[in-house]
Amino acid sequence: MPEDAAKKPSRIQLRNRKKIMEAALNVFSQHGYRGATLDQIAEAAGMSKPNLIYYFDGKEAIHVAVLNRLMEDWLAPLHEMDPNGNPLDEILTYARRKMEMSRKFPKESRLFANEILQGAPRMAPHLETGLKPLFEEKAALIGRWIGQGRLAMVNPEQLILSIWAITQHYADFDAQIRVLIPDEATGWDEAFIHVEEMFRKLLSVSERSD
Amino acid sequence: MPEDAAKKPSRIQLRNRKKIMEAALNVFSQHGYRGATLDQIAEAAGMSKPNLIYYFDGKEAIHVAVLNRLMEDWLAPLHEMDPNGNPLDEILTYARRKMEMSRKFPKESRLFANEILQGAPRMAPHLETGLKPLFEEKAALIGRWIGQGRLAMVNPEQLILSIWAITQHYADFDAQIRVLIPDEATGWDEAFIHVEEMFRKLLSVSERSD
DNA sequence: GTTGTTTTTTACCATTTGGTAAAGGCACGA
DNA sequence: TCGTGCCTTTACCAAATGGTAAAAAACAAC
Repeated sequence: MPEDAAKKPSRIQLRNRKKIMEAALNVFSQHGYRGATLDQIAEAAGMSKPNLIYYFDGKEAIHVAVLNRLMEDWLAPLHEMDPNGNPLDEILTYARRKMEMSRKFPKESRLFANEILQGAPRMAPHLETGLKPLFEEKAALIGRWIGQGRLAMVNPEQLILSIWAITQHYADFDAQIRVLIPDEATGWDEAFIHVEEMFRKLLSVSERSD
Repeated sequence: MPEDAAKKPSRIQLRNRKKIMEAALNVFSQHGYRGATLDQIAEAAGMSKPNLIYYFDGKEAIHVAVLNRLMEDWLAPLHEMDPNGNPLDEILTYARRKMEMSRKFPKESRLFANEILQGAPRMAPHLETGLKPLFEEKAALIGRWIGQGRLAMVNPEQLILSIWAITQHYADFDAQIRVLIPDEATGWDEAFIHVEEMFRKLLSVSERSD
């Protein structure tokens, strides 16, 4: 059984685990956890249902595995926010990176959103240990920048939530946006511009008050 | 059969239909469409499963009924945006109303989000006929205000999307926010302040450029 | 009260679904 | 060529789930 993970996994194990997780990402993100079936995942992965169970302990184990891998990529842009950089640039770059993730990895965003919507039943620990410390660290950093007068006065925690809200909205509510703004290409362009201008205006230190 | 809706429904029909829809809102918003079961809804409504089917054509009919009633309340604040009011006030009031809805009706928000996340399979027509015309009307109105120099230059469509994104985020990602900002009371207060200041700053016409 | 209609319950059913058992297949070293 | 251990498939199963049939109960009109 490859479940142990104590020994090094063979090439075929790595390949099939990856195939399963890719298939699971597609199916889970489209139908949600309970809406997805093992048969769907098996078909998408090009293998039989019992074969999934051979590589993972069950449906929930697959879901958790996909979510955990997801979170790493998901937090990377926030990690990259550099205390030694220019505050405004750092935050705008972060927002831009999150927008890029929404455009390039909408399935990942929707899978995550789905899990949170349902109360994060399978991810609460990961939020506590992975997300929360990083969130607090970066909120403190932004707070320091504000204290130094290098950013406008904003609640740092609320600022981060705003960036998440807006950037993820473009992926998560894609179905709605496509109805309202049918032209996909210009929609994304305008979204990038809007988000950048919005946070630039919010964070720029007013020149008048010197 | 009360399904006809041609004749006037009896008092008992109205009462039970409402009980079912309330129960369904709770269950659907927590588990999603496929995650919810008729048995759960029946228990929450205090009646038997076949009794649900007596009042509604089936699971999907219940879901559609709940979503449709939802959309009316959901669009009301946007309807109230007054062409004759003060532009900044109108938009900030709208944003505040949406925040209030997120705080008071998070289940409604999550049910809606869940449906959109999954591609709006049961609501695409309602989006086209109900939401889209209103969206375009109000975007045009904001565009006129900007043309008159009464608001800062912003893409009106992107502005509306931003308001939706941020306000709904507080309801939809509640599980995440409660991990990051445990104190619920002050969290909401700060959220209200942040959202108001954010859009005020974005939309205020700069005094310097006169 | 009797009768006809609306509402509710009891007992089912067919399908779907997550999961298992156990028998093959297959690669690869001896 | 023959094991030996990893991988895959076939054939199932028990529980859950959306839905139905039909009888019983409640109710309303007379």
